[in-house]
Amino acid sequence: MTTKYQAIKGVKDILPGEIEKWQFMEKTAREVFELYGFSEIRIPIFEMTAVFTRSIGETTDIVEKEMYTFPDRSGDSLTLRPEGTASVVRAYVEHNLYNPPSVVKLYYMGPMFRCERPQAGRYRQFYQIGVEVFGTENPEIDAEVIGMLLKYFEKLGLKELELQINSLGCDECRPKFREALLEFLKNKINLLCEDCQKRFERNPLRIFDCKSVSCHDATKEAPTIEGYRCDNCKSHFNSTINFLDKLNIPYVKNPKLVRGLDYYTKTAFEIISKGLGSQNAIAGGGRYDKLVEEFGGPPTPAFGFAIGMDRTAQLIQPLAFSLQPSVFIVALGERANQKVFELINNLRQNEIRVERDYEGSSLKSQLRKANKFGVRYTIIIGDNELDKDKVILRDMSGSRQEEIDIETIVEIMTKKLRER
RNA sequence: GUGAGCGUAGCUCAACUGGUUAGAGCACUGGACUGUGGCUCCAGUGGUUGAGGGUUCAAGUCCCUUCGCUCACCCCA
Repeated sequence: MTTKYQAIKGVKDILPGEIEKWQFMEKTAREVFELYGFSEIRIPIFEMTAVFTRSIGETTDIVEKEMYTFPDRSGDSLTLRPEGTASVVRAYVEHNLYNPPSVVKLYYMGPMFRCERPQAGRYRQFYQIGVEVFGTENPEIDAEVIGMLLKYFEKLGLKELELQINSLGCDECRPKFREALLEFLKNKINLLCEDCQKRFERNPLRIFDCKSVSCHDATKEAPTIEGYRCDNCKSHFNSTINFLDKLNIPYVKNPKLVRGLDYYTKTAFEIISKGLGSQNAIAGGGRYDKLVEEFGGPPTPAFGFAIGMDRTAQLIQPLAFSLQPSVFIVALGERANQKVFELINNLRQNEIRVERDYEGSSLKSQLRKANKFGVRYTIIIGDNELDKDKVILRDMSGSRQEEIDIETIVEIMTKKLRER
């Protein structure tokens, strides 16, 4: 008995009919991002494990339980990238892209890997388009890049999106907030769910995210980051907001928005879509002003986001993307077949998309096939035509057909297709 | 890692509380129409009911095991 193979859990094939959406997403991204001065960077699919553990954070879920990590033959620990930012920062520092000093704008696209239980809008191999800007703390960049992202979604025809934005503070003010939060929750700890009791120790900010009713109630009166931002963070956030207003971008301030990667500072945001499953964030990002330094580069503020392509694809209306052939050629019999083989080649030399039947089916069957391909013209060649050095050219929309000299058919097809 | 739901033809789904040979639509092939598509009508191909075991006179249906898919929790894009 032969084994029937299937794709491993959480990965999928993107088939013709669906792939056109993906090509559309990629093409549009290049157009929009390049308009804003971004260049593509291709980063490897895997890295030394430490690249991710250091940047994403040792105690995050991604690092603790979701990475595909394995030793290579020399014993080094490698990891399939769970996100793109860490690699881009590594490349930025490795190639001294900060020299000469100026703002560097990069984008990337490709697969990411996280070993999670698959769910609607979540896969083990999933695809992201990401953007990173290095070298400025200016809040104009925060607003400009968010604006670019929304323009991109607009070009894809997405509607009913919501921008949620927050400022997480910096290493000046976030520790103070954390203190205050711990202080507040200290005597409510037994009201929290089991998971949140763990979070209390490790990542108390995440308790805000919890959906359990008791945790929600317990944090109702809790302090939020808003009251603890330092002057610098406060003014950065206000400026960002003001620039968003200038771009007429609507947003919802969400002081409870927390992101799952440790490197974020100041601005954090997500784009939420209605009508997805419970995994409703189609893009997320923010500022990470310390990460380049942690990778051994000079102090370099940075801002970026990542788009979830799988989720975005779900929202794109199915359009008639697919490329149809213009001409179908019917050959009847072996003699005709010989002739048709050459003719098809000639047509393709002239940039005409041609399809044919490879099975030697009946005329009726081949015409049915032509109809299914949706071609405008069908060329029919059988013994009768060969004897006269003619072909039949059939216009499929009106059922009209005429005999044409076989020598002139390529020229006539070229002309007819150009007219339309 | 936890919980719930679902696995029947290539696809979408039927089959009442267990009951004869597991059906229909779409798709595919052929015919009505000797070499002329779409519409219509007729016929045909296609199944180890995910797999394995058990209960029963009898299992697609009930029980157990296992694999897979889906959704949700967790978390994230």
